[in-house]
Amino acid sequence: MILNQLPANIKYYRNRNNWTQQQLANELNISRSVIAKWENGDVTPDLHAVVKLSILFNQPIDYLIGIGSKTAHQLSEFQQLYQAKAEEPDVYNNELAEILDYLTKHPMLKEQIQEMQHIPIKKQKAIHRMLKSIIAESKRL
Amino acid sequence: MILNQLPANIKYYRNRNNWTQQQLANELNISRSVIAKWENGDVTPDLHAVVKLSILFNQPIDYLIGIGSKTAHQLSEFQQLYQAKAEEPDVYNNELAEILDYLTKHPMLKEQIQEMQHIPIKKQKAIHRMLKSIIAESKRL
DNA sequence: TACTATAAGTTCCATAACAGAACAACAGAT
DNA sequence: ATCTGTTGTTCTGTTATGGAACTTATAGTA
Repeated sequence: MILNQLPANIKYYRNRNNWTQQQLANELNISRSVIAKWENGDVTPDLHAVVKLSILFNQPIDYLIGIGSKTAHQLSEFQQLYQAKAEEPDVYNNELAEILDYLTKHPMLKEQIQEMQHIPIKKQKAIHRMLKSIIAESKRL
Repeated sequence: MILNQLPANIKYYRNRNNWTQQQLANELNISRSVIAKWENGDVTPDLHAVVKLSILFNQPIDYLIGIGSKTAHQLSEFQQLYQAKAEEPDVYNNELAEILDYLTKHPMLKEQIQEMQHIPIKKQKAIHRMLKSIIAESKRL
């Protein structure tokens, strides 16, 4: 649902601080296994935990759970480092900013897309189609 | 503990909109009695509920639960913006710029990645793995 | 005062998250 | 290959939340 990004974000910010699950668990005074479950989307952390995470990571809660105006701040970042696209309409940049954020938090996917760029275009397109089918099927289940 | 202001805030914003507990409950698709408990501090709303409240009341979650002043919020945004720029090596930014360029030139793939962000994390990861296998196999052929 | 309707508080049960521990899977280093 | 540190998973018992129904409080009316 709406909290799809939270698991990846927790993991992302934890690694960003070079913390193990155990270290983060100690900071929060909770069990490590719970953190593993958060990061895998098995359970949703309660509000107390989210507030503590927000403080530990120094991130507004809205960013942490991936709903807020995150795109706004990253838009600025994006514009500054990728000037070429700065003139495009806002919707366009917001979309890309979101994707940029998503890829940053899912390095493996990012790597695959990089890989993808170095294979024959025919195969690239075949993979695009496969991905589309997989996602469509996945959403249907 | 830290969430002392939340009960009063919920009540405040509800009255601000001239809603009864029942009306708010309808908006959230939950039971009215739960709202009574929230407002009396008997129970802490879970994250899903808080997100919905934040949207309904049009208030950032950090404000709604009564932590983080405006200045703190803005400061964090500022820090995040410049910190990211300052610390990330150039290669990193170039990688992302390349990827964004690639996605710009392959709109369908871009759409799929957007789709991907709105399905459960478990499925997301499964798709990432599938993609990796597909690409690995594709390069081998 | 009593009556009524609406709103809000409370109780009980089912469900979901947590703590803790134990075990498996995995990656890196030696 | 082995060892170690990290993470993922499963299990049981405990705690907290959500939903339904019941009770109380308040406002308006006669």
